[in-house]
Amino acid sequence: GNPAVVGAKNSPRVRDQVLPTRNSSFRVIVHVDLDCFYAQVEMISNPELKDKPLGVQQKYLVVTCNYEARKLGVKKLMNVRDAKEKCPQLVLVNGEDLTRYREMSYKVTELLEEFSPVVERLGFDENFVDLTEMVEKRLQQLQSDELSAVTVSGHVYNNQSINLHDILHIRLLIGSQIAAEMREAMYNHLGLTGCAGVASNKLLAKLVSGVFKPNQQTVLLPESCQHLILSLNHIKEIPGIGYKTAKCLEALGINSVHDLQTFSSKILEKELGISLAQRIQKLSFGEDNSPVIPSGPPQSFSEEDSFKKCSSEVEAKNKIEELLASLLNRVCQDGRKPHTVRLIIRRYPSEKHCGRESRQCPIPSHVIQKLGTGNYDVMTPMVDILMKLFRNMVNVKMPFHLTLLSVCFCNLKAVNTAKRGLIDYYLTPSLSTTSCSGKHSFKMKDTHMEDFP
DNA sequence: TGGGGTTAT
DNA sequence: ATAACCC
Repeated sequence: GNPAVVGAKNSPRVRDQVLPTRNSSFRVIVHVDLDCFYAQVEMISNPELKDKPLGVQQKYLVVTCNYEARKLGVKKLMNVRDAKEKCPQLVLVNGEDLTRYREMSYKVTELLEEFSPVVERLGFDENFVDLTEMVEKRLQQLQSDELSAVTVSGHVYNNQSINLHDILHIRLLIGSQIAAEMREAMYNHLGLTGCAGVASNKLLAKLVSGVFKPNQQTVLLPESCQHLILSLNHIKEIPGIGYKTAKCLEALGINSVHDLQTFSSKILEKELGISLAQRIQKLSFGEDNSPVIPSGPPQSFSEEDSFKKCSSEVEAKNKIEELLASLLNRVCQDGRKPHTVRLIIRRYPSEKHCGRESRQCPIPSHVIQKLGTGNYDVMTPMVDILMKLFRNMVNVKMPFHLTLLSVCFCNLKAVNTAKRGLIDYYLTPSLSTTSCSGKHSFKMKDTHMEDFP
């Protein structure tokens, strides 16, 4: 395909190439996936749990468990009853409060960002890193006679033979070395183990990271791409094809990855829309040009609680106050301010699998200003707003039965970017008195303290 | 199925 | 505001 790639492929003198990342579309991506993350965090918190079968419980579910427990038959998302039956010695810890998991999760992302700033989070326990530039720099440091001494770190998918005359192989091997350094750093600095997959795009990196499973890594060389994607037993195993799309494809008689590869593009586009159809059909060939997008700080903060039954307004208000109190702490830490608040509910016969309803509204500016100060009561006005949203969704004069409440702060804005001026800054106690520790502290773009004696 | 997250429509 | 996707 790409002439630049073909030209580079047989070139023995890597250092003579100019603009290596611009004239080639070949990327090196790593997917880093922590082993049973919540269980690992719990074992670090309490080392006595280390050699015992451990499960992390949320409500009546074991959401994850360590490998001791897995050996004894416990699976992720298993009912507590079933898990105890399978494994009576199972130790359970409650994992409904995500605070420590979230904090550790961001420590991992920040550690990876030290290698290369382009890090995309996927959930709390997975990260993608684009290593293309880093690999290119290391290649340029190598003398041409050192190329023949480059070695792989970890497994090579499908036991494929390495060709050291193939520059793409060399790049991926250097990627595997960086992946090993990342896993070493995660273990040495944070005490965490995990898997890594190195490949030429996000899809393949993610698929290959799971091939050797706990605490190992695998690199995929281009010649084994089809082997990997065709090794999947069902289209639903392709990240990007979820429950709904899989059902839709099954209705068309598409069950295997090969079925999807060979299915009529025209018909698929008519059924799923051109965008989704073209995207997933490319995925079925292992093609994925989506970039690694730096996640940066979160776009939203939310807290939720599920329960068997909530059927009165007072009950709902109490739950909302609990959720809100935790959220206000988190928002205070972040340093930015949310400009929108949302309330989410789930009603009892949750007809749909994901039957949630929500109402949102802007947060009044006088309330925004009080956020993060701790000096003023922000609970009262926020609860008032949330209860109005609640009554907008739920007719409290009629019987109701809710099984979930969630509060979300979103539309986060840095405090000083445009509208806030100098006078405003000096008149707002929160900004001069609140400690904004951490890397998310706002920057004074147009304002400098030196300007004001 | 929990308690989170994201983007597209 | 919802619906899809991810963990």
